[in-house]
Amino acid sequence: MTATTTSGDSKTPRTERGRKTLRKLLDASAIEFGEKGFHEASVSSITRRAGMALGSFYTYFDSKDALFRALVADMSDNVKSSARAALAEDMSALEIEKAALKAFLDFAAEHNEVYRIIDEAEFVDPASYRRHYETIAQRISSRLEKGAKSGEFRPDLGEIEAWAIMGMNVFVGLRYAVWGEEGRTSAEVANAVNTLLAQGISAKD
Amino acid sequence: MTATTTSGDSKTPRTERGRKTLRKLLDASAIEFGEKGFHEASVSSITRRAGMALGSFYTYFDSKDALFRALVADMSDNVKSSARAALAEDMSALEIEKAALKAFLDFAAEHNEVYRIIDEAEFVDPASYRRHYETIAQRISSRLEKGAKSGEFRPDLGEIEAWAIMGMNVFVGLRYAVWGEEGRTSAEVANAVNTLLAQGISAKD
DNA sequence: TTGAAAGGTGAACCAACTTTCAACTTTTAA
DNA sequence: TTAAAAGTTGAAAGTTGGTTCACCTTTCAA
Repeated sequence: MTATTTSGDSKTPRTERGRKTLRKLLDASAIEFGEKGFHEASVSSITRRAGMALGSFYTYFDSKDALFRALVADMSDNVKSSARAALAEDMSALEIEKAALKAFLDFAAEHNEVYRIIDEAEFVDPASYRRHYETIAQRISSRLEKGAKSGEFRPDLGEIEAWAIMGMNVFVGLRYAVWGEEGRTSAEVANAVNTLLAQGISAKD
Repeated sequence: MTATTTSGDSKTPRTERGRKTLRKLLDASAIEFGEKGFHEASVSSITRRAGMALGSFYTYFDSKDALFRALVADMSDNVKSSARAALAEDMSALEIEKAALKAFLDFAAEHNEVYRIIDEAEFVDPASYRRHYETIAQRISSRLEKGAKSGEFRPDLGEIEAWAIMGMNVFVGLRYAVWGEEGRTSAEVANAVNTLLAQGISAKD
């Protein structure tokens, strides 16, 4: 949505009119890439969606690749800040994990494109793909550390657990937020996952 | 590796010679698709790898897409049976989850291509992609149910938990088996995830 | 008011691939 | 032994879509 990054990839527009056009291009491409994937998407279809001529595209980006990279950076930022916005100071460590997941699920439901765009980065822009998940894992890691310090979490949690948690979140997001259709609110899903996180799956003894 | 499916997609060869060529084609394409991804991969490069003429390709497959679909089915089967093979009757429900994950990690480390091929199916062959994960989730679900019946697991586990577990497994696989480089054996990773599964992340009270 | 910079246009160029095809070789089975 | 079936070949047809370019329009500061 919002292009926060002052990316060197896009030839930054000098006027207001240019900034508007760039935004149109980013929004149109998010839809196009989300619907068709990188390779099936075409520059001409993107400019058509954005309501401008084909040639104008190259005023803003050096290539189709460059646009995609800019979009991945943008999306990646949005995912992260959507989770961040949902966290409050007075929450317990466990509540924070629940709120982060719920926010992520709501965001994913709202922006179906993110999944396909981030996923396709594995092929089009591997470095960004890796950076995206490594950043998120790091963020989870520090939350775990904080929870351990406060005595709420086990003290032996590390990178493995962070990746496991991220994996849970991503996959329930795929299943319930992106594919979704029927039943299961984001709150229900976040609750179930949070219980799994809190107690595991073993029966009470 | 092994083409178990008698797929209608590939024009099944009638002679031994034909079967050998088909195998060469599948193996070569697994490498090519794994290295380059579907769109960067080219039929001519695949046939070159397989040591045959370009035109021969169309004796075996109707299109590049058809080959990819056949390969996804093949890979999907292999992933599933690799986990299956590691399970024994006398294991506890929790041990089964650990063994399944370890087997998956070892398989992924051995066959780096699987991840990229399955992942790219999201774009090239969405139906297979979905089927792949839904099948695995179902399998995990029934293991959870069995564990609940035997009293080892909580009785309220369902689809959500199955998807969460699958997500953990896939993501630690990506991080440690596929990207891997340093440290962390598959056993260590499987142990950490299994503990998370057994007890959650909360500190003991 | 004006001219230079920024932005816009779309036909045409071009490189890369997939797919086809008609002729050729090998295998099979009777 | 032989002819039909199966498999092989690589040049060329056909398609698709990214990128370029020369020219036009709008904006803006002086």
